[in-house]
Amino acid sequence: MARTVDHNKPASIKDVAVLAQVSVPTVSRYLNSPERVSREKRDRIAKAVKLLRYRPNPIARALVKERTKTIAVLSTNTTLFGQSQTIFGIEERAQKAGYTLNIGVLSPEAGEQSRQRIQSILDQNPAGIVLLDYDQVSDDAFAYVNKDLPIILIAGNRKSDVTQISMQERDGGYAVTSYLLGLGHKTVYHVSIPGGAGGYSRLAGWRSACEDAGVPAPAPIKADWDPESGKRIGSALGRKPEVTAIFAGNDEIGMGIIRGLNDVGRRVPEDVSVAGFDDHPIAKIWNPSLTTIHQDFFKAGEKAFDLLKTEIDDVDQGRGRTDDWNRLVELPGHLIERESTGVPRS
Amino acid sequence: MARTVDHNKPASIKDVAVLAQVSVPTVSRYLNSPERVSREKRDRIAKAVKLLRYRPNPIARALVKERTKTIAVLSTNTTLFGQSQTIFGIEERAQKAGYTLNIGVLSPEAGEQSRQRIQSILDQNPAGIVLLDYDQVSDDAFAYVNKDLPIILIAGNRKSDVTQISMQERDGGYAVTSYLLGLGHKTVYHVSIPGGAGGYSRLAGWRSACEDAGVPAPAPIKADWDPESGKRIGSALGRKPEVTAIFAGNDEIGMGIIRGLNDVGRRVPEDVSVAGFDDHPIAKIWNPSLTTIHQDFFKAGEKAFDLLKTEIDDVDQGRGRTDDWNRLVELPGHLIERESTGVPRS
DNA sequence: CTGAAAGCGCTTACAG
DNA sequence: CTGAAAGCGCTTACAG
Repeated sequence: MARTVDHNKPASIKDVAVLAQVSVPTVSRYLNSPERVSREKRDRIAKAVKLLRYRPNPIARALVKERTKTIAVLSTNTTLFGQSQTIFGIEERAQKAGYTLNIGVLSPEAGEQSRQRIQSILDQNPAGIVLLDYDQVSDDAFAYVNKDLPIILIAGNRKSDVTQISMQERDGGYAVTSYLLGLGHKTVYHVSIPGGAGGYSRLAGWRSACEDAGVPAPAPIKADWDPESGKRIGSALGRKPEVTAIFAGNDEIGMGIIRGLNDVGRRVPEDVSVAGFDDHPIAKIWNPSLTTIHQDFFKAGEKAFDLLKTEIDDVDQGRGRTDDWNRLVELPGHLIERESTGVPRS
Repeated sequence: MARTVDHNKPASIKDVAVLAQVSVPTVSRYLNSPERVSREKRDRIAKAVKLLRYRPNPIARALVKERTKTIAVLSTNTTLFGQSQTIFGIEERAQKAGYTLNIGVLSPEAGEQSRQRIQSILDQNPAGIVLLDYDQVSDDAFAYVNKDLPIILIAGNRKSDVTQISMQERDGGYAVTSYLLGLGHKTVYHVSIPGGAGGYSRLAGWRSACEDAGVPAPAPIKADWDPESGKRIGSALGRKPEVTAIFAGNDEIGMGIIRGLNDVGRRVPEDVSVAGFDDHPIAKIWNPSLTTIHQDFFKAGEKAFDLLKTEIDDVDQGRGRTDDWNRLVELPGHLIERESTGVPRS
């Protein structure tokens, strides 16, 4: 008689062994390396597995293997464009490989708090870690992660002895600034996103492009993540007639800036050129559509999982940490010219 | 001599027992209900725990308790505004309560695929589930979740025997449509988001408001998640002079529509009023700023965790499933009037 | 190829 | 209040 199996206790490896008339270790072997089990028993076990709807308990397996099939993803504010896209990319690949994501949000609070958060996630024995090193908070967090575990960093300043995906943000900042300068602007103002002002940042690229072009780099202005802050800054900059080109640390800030400029009667791009960064889905429908550096965060996430997987395989196959664990993979962005930038009015 | 503890095998409950000169079960009692351990041994154990930097292995605990301290979060495209905000809210509360998030992304693929994905996540014995029931795919997924586990649904059509948070989207759709009609528009066009056209949807509210006002409801137009689709639709609608008011299924689509209208020479709100839904951070800096229904997704996430936690406590304290497990909690949005809507030109 | 035994790190009755 | 024993569901040597 058929029973509603779902509501009962799930079958264990022992149940399968009994039904298939083999020992528990044989079932275990069948599960992990079937070729080590005789054809005949293989069939019997297969039948039992099917009949009992047996699924191995990943927790029991994790207890003995000291490793789960989950990936710890450490990130600050997961609602931001770059973060959410990256996580989505990691998940996509992880899912296909049978891994699950364990998300830990890093808050800007004290270090000790952050350390404990990370610790509690690592206590769950993830197979590996992806750290979204998109700002200062996440960069600080690197100190707390277990360096023995497979780990991939995305972005951030270059660390040693760890595999890292660089999105070449510095180059992107350099490219967009040079582009603006090439259009004939006397200089480019920069409105920066919070956090990472390290040597590999968008800001660093902007500064470097100004230097290389021999133009003065005005003091950068700090925005926060809310586009509203861009709006305020845009209005303020709009009141200075000498401002003809602005490079915003990200598209949302850039859009806010344009709105702020409009509010004080400055047109974009006729009076002021504005460029953003990231290629947010709204950038291309903004009015005027926003010139920006396209960044492929989704791909960075996919790549991060793929790289992590090779390290996990190193561990699984007993190779341990290999020389490959400190690669630097580059995923450069590229300039997309749209309506928000143009030559300055002479 | 101090050793670099971090790189050694972490201390187990046995190590603590030996050092504190008590039995393993006593340490276990100390960990779970210290009041059951004598003052003296409590101190000895505390010292040993500290000295060895002991942290209980959550996996071993999960094996016997058949439950981990993780919450399974099931959602479609986690990069979308509502989804990412909600997840962020869940995480915030979960973190404080010592829970960790296990994210499972639901894809629009075949049901069997989805079932397996959910199964593999449930196999990891989460303490509970939060299902973001924001569209058809997630609504279908409900069939596959284990009904014995604590679970909270956010949004979606009302199910029976499950606690659900309603964001009252139908009411929101009704409110914004009525508002537009109240401004004097002859009717309101609706551009809908993908998925959920159920009885509790934004679309249902729009239709109902039109009916109640006795105005004809033009056939709704389907957009997809990319704001670019809104732009195309906006241009198309802009070519019809009879269109004076549009209600977009979300803000991104609304922004796309405005851009599309502008492209064919229609001004907003002078020629056409456009309203969105959600109150996306960019809505308020869009030019013109977008009238919308504010939805508090973050709060919905927080609330979801809190409700889930009470169910988890029911289970932990042996009460099992109680009558409270089928509550309906309402989290209504509200209209925010901004620049993108106005009275029609007479 | 296969099974009996031991063990992963905990918790839960059960005596005392 | 406390410890010896058993057990959660697996995997890993070890014999044969």
